[in-house]
Amino acid sequence: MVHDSPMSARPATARSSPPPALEPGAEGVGPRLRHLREQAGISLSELARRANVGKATLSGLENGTRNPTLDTLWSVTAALGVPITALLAGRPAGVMRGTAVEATLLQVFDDDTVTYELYRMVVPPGAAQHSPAHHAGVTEHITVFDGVLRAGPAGAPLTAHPGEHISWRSDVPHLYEAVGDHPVHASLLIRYPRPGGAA
Amino acid sequence: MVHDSPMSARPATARSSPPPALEPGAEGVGPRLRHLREQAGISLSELARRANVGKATLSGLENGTRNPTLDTLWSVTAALGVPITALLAGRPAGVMRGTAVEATLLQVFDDDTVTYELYRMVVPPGAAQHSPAHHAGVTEHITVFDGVLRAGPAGAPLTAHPGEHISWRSDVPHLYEAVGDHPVHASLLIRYPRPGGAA
DNA sequence: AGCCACCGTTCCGTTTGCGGAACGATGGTG
DNA sequence: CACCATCGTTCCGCAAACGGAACGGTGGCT
Repeated sequence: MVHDSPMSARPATARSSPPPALEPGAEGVGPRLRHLREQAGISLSELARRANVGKATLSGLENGTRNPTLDTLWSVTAALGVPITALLAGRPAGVMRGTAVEATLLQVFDDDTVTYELYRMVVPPGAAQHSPAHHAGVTEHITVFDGVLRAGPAGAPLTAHPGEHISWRSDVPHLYEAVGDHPVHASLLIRYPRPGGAA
Repeated sequence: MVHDSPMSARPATARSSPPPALEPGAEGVGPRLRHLREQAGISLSELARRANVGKATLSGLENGTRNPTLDTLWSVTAALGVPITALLAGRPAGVMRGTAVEATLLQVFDDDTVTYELYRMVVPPGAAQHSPAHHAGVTEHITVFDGVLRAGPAGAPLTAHPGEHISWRSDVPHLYEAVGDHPVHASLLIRYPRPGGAA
């Protein structure tokens, strides 16, 4: 399931970006701003006046036709009395969904020899999710927050209760499944050794 | 979390902010970026390559001589694998700094019986950090990404190499320390059982 | 020593976000 | 109805953020 990280944390060689136009997380900024402004009950013109920015700027910003500067964002959010993060905290990009697993990418760690991807994972009760083998050397590490999880190699799954930690080599087919009728919340760490790396 | 109703109070007289030149929160962006980059252990040139931005842009950004575009911020933070708020949060409630540990809050999981906090942690070489006991029942779980970490109860610390996982009950004084001369990168999960909870 | 690779900064032409002004649309008022 | 204020969008010249190239400085290698 988790092969390509959706974030643009591509290592090095990602040369000319073809058509990204607008970054993934940026697309929600306009609607969020409009929502915040309407919630505050003021017009676009009024907000432009208070924030000392042009109406054109604000209009373009709400409609997503501009790529605002940090200064502009500060001015606008300050005039609205909200933290600047209210505009940007859409949702940590990188949500992945399978038949029985939803994983949100929290963090990528990348160095010469290995890449780690850290996810928050939710497994609803009822269904089991099977995942094909990853490349050789890839390992998965799970810490269960809540619920009871059975996961690991398809032939010999492991079981983890809240607070417990399990890990396995994921170069064989493996599965994830909630035990009982509670959804399972857990952190999932996938470790990808770099093919040529010494690790 | 992101909900704080922004100003239920009537906007009323929140008159124009005079001429703030540079907004208060903006001045820290450059240093924060530089710090994050150095923490990731990559050069300015390398980050510019990965993020597909010009070195001039990045240099000016770190030195505070530019007023970056939202697009630029997205590119840079994505290449670093950190949320964009890491650059903007004056005090995002999430960064802790001790004598030898810096931890960034990535995720909070909260239910009736237990709270989890998930951090990304960096321990520079050289110094050791001691931490007082937490409440009874609190446990800490660490997965090391890079470097060698010695951590755990002050009397019986554990050692973890890249890819390894350690955990301990933190209701006694404990410590964190990098072994060798490489900084340690790790994820830190702290589990707080709810006092009254059945967990 | 020379050479080379890479570092971070500075210069420069191009691109684009910026505020101000003008625009048509809408609603309230006499 | 005319009049007028305000709405959000569009047009436009200017300032500045952008990426690429050149720069001097530093460390590793032969």
